[in-house]
Amino acid sequence: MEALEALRRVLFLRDADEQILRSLLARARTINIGRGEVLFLRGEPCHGLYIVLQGAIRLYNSSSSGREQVIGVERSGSLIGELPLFDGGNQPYSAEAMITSRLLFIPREHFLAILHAHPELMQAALRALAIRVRRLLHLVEELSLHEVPERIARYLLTQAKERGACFTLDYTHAELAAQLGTVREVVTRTLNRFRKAGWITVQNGQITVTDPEALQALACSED
Amino acid sequence: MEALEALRRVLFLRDADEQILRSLLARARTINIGRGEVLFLRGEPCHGLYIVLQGAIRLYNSSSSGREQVIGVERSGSLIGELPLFDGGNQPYSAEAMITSRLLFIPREHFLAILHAHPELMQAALRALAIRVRRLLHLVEELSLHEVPERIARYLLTQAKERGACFTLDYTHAELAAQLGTVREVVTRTLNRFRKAGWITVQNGQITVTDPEALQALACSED
DNA sequence: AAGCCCATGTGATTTGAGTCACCATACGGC
DNA sequence: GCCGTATGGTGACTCAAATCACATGGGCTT
Repeated sequence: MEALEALRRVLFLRDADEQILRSLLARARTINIGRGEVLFLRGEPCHGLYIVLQGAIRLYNSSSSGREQVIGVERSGSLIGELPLFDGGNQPYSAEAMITSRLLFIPREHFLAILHAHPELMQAALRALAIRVRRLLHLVEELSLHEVPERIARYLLTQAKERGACFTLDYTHAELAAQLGTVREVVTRTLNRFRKAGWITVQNGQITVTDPEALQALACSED
Repeated sequence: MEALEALRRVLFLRDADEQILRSLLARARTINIGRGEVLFLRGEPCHGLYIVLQGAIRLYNSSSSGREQVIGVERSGSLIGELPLFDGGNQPYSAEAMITSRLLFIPREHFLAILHAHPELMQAALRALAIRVRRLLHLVEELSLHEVPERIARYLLTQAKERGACFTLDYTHAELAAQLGTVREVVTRTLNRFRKAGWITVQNGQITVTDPEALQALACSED
């Protein structure tokens, strides 16, 4: 069954025994959602937990002037919207599908009951939350201490490290801008600047990092 | 005993029974630290958990160019440096005393043992971490979606709400700037702008918010 | 094939806010 | 009482990056 395998890929369920996974699934239901559709909005109460089976879900906040800051993009194996389950608040951000996606939904009470019945799960949840804190700390640091070209250079280097020197840029320039805390034009310009400098090559969405040292130098310097 | 009372004030220990608190204290030791002294630096491994008894501890990251971003200021009743205990990583930020402070230190293994022995503590820890995530989300939003004058207006309004229309500005302009992601001069100028506009009055460190509506309007508008 | 939407490319312009330089005042120590 | 350091105040300047305004081009629909 697809759902069971998917649960195995969830970071904080990886070591859980099958019994627990099956009981989690007992009341889970599958949700299909198309590009641009909203899963939930900031401020809504939380009825349960989502687990991404396929696709990409964008977590974001927006300002009154329409600008958006992406908190994270969650893909297969990620939990979404779990925060309110732990502290009883509302959703702290909105969630929207970037591409057609499939998710598993586990009702709030069902999940909490299982969590409380299995302390080892709680420990895993703590670890998962701690990692989330680290990701946010990284974002704060990027936004407040590093200039835009640095952020873009670092993004390219991270991708190259994880997926090889040649990778597909999964996002449009506008989408990437929202993640890095800037605007579309600046992303376009900066990527072209890197290309003209001979640090990367671009062809139909494929980026190849040809001079990681140069990018690294820019990413760290900040003068 | 001072330490025991202090533990009661810790958010995530509030509901714990005395037995647990006493066993936590069994291996705790007290640390005194003067203004400007460093508790730990980013990247260091974590030997245990700190609980603030008195004073103010600044959690921050700095860029290579010397600019600092404050993640939070922890006062009496706050945990510090607990993140690595949950995910096994290193300290994600540095910690330094802003004023003379006293802390309780609980060794890593001791704390973890007690945590694992008391699942209800883990649940409380989850709630505490979730709240931390929310604070970070708020910081990201401020940095990326709101301009500096808005951030300052919002800061003043928050203080006024928590402590009354008249309150002492506990920080120097430079310290406040590091918390709000800007620089000293901008804080000075903006506060004086508010003062000249008749929205606040300032006298020797005391700020009185005289026109909250005006501040509110600025805080929300964003253009 | 025509038309349209979406993404990208790029110049010109504006502007928020960081930097620099300097002064005034307050405060604590000697 | 004097001096040095820390803090606040302010003008002038610089600059990164956001905004505005179009142009180009691919791909999908009808």
